[in-house]
Amino acid sequence: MLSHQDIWAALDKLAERFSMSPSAIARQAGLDPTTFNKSKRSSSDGKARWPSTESLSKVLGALGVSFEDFAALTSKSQSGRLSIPMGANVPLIGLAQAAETGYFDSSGYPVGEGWDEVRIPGLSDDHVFALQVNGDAMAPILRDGDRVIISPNANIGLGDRVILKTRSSEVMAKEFEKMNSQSVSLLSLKPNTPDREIPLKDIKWMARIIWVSQ
Amino acid sequence: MLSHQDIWAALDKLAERFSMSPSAIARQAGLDPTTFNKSKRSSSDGKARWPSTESLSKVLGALGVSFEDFAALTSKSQSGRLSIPMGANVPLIGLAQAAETGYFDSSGYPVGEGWDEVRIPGLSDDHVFALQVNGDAMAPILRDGDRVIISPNANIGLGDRVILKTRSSEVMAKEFEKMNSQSVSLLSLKPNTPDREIPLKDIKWMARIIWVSQ
DNA sequence: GACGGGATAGGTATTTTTTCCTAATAAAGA
DNA sequence: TCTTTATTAGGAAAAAATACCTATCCCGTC
Repeated sequence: MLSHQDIWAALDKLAERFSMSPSAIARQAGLDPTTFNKSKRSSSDGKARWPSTESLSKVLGALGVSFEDFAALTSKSQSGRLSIPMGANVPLIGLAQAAETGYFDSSGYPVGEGWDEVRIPGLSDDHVFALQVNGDAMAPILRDGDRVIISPNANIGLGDRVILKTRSSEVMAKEFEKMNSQSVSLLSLKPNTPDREIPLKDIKWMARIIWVSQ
Repeated sequence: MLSHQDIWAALDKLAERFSMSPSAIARQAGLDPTTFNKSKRSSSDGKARWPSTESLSKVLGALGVSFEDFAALTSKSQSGRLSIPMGANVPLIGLAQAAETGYFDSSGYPVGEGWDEVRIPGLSDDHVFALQVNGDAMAPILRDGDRVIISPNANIGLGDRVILKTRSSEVMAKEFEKMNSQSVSLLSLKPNTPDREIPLKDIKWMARIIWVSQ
């Protein structure tokens, strides 16, 4: 989450880029030269001060810098993981309905009534991660280069496709069949490959695949 | 120069993108639901109100939208098109690497260096829509209940899976092989099903499948 | 060395934004 | 149809940011 420190740091970077001081950019923007004083970035009781959007706009206007460029200056390095959004709404309809008239315009875009809105599920899990498939061992379901989105906290039920890692450091994609207190039964994603029953003690972790890229 | 109207408009676009009202995003951000009321965007004497950077930060944090994405929403050059990537940053690693030690903690969550960050591709297309699969005619690739995300504006190349609708109102999922000025060659997703060559004039629209739920 | 201007810390007054509250209307659910 | 919840307009109070002011220090110029 964007912090006031990010914004102050970006203002300082901006000033540095123009070889100016914080008081100089404030002055150039028509603000009081003390506006961005380091001493005024928090109150005496430690409460953070956030520069107003109006002040920022004046500075950016005076320096000829776009809001987008300024936002880029607030960017931290990508070393940490970013929080996961809930995702935008996407229109949804059944495949059978898609064959009927009235659901697509001439460009193939959705039109008309009858479309539900669906949220892309599962991305509310902060621990979602992606794996990229190497090779075609699991084609046609998972092909070389496909990206697989995994939600460690999603419930797993019959028929769900899962990724698991064993204690012997094998990572595999399977279809979950059932589990008891001792072991888990997994169907292969590849035709003509034997199903497996793996003892729970041999499994380091198992998580559900929620999306596969195409 | 960035105006308060630009910022308010961007907030409204954001709310619309999430199918939420201004009061709903304020509430979700932990702000008072009346904070972004249209009636409060200027004072009774017409003086503009600028939302504070602190309020913006709270909204963006709650919705998982970056400051950069938000700044892009304020950009006038994008007027009319919401082509902003609203996707999530997700940690990504290769499946083969996933077998090595050091990439997952004991709960199966990603840890350590070596993880890339990837944006879920394709959701920047405004016209993205989803279809829900009925039946198992295309299993194991597309199973009953699977949701397929389609990006009408994505480029289509060899091996891409596509959805197309014909003039005779058939909707089908296929694998794109090639296309010439007359027709398109499509491989079946189902083993032992004949491939098809369809004249372009018989195709109403064809679009690429970018994600399949599991 | 003296002087002027800029940069910064810090205090107070003023202005601005958010919060809290009320009321009316619209939308959703039973 | 009725009830509940959400959304929005609008007013007053509280909180927060800027403007104004003072003082000190530093740097550059004469």
